[in-house]
Amino acid sequence: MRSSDLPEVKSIHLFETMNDDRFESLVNAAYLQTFPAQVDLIHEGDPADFLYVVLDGCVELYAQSNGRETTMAMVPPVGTFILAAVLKDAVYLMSARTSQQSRILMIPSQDIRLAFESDPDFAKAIIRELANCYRAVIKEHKSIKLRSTVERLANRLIRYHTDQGSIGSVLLPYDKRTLASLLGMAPENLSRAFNTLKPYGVKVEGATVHLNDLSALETLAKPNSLIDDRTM
Amino acid sequence: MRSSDLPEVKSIHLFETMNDDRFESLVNAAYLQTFPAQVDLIHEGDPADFLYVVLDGCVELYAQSNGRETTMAMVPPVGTFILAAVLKDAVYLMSARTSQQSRILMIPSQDIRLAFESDPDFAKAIIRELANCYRAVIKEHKSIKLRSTVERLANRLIRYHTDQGSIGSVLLPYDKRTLASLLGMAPENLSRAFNTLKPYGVKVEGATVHLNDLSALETLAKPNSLIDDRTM
DNA sequence: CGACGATTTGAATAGGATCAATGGGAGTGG
DNA sequence: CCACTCCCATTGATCCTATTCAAATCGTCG
Repeated sequence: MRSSDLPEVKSIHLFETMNDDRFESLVNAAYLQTFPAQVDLIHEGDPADFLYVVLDGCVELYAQSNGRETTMAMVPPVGTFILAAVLKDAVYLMSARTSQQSRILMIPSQDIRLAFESDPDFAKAIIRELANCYRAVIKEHKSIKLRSTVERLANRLIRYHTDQGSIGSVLLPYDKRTLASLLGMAPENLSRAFNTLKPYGVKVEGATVHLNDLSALETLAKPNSLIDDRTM
Repeated sequence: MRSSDLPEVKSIHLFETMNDDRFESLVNAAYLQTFPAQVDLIHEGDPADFLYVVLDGCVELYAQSNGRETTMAMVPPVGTFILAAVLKDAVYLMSARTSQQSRILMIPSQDIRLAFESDPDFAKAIIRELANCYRAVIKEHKSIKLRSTVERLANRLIRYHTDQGSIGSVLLPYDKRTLASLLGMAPENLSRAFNTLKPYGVKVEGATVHLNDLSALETLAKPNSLIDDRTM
């Protein structure tokens, strides 16, 4: 990879506590590539050869079984994915594809395992990252087991609204079929869920969604920090 | 705690690589208690004061939102729970109650954090444990998003069957309402799901379930190692 | 303009949930 | 030991949510 990319990668939570020499050697063995949209990066069941870091663009994690497919998560910059499989030297449990043109750092998993064996600071950073990933999945799982589709959508809109600065409207970060799959529903039902939210001030205009009565929406959604907060 | 319990605790994956002195001091600060069934140990939203280890009995992890409740996982001996919250020094995302009389080790979370800061081997063990927990939740999440209720039950029966030595029948490890909640369905629907499986050789006799046509059941269930295998 | 994919809408269906009532054991107290 | 009670599990009936299949509409890009 180009040395001009080093500072950016180094700033990732996972690497910022690492000593510089070790970081250099880790990154020297890595590949930095730009992929077009809709490229399959990995497939579930394959052995975990690389840890992936999204530097630009966005990656969709998805899973398949018995002819069905569902979106498990979206990984924005700067995020890692498939860390657990790499650490365990196991097969991937999820597949990944770029959802837009994306710049991706690929670090051989052997190097990751060597680094965390010999660098306690890196091990701590990994623990932090893993704990965050774990809690994020727990929240998703709670959401799908405890909420209806309309409630899931309402809370997701409220989350995006906060993320985007609470300006009264929201720009959907992915296309609607992806959002539907992420929320665990069919695309048709996402449309209908939006319609159900109309009386609560939700107005859809393409990828922009206006939230004209946030308090009504919150009354319906009953947001719960133990499900919806990203930072805890 | 009694010193006679030390070897048992030491044998837990999380602690076996720890040096003896450090282990002693960690355990000296810990509490070992026996609780009756149906005792609430922790509640979601509370700060993570202890890491819990189940030595005997069984603990149910559950979550609530908006008046609904769901079972997130069952923790058999010897398993830990709420590790991620302890490491992050955050609030619990799940509640826990004993489902039977249980012997529980409670280790102050501050001591856990100190230990993993200063003991690289312990940090590695934590990484292993966390990665396992993460992958377990991912599998649960895949199961609920990709399978119908009947398929989830069928695969769960096959898993228990394997766990219990493939003897042609299965002893349900928890009562049916708990199993239903764990599988993400109402108790009534669990009964109906069992009925649906009758033509596939599934015969319910109280807590014992006979699997008289395993190949038919597997044809229906389409088990998937990336969802159902516990050890990878 | 035309074509393709994404989204929305419509209609019918199915899968699960809910409500209500009944059956069945396990434990308690007489 | 038996009756009683209570809780769990099952069954029935109905409702509701979400899926499925089909078709129409919208938007974008060539």
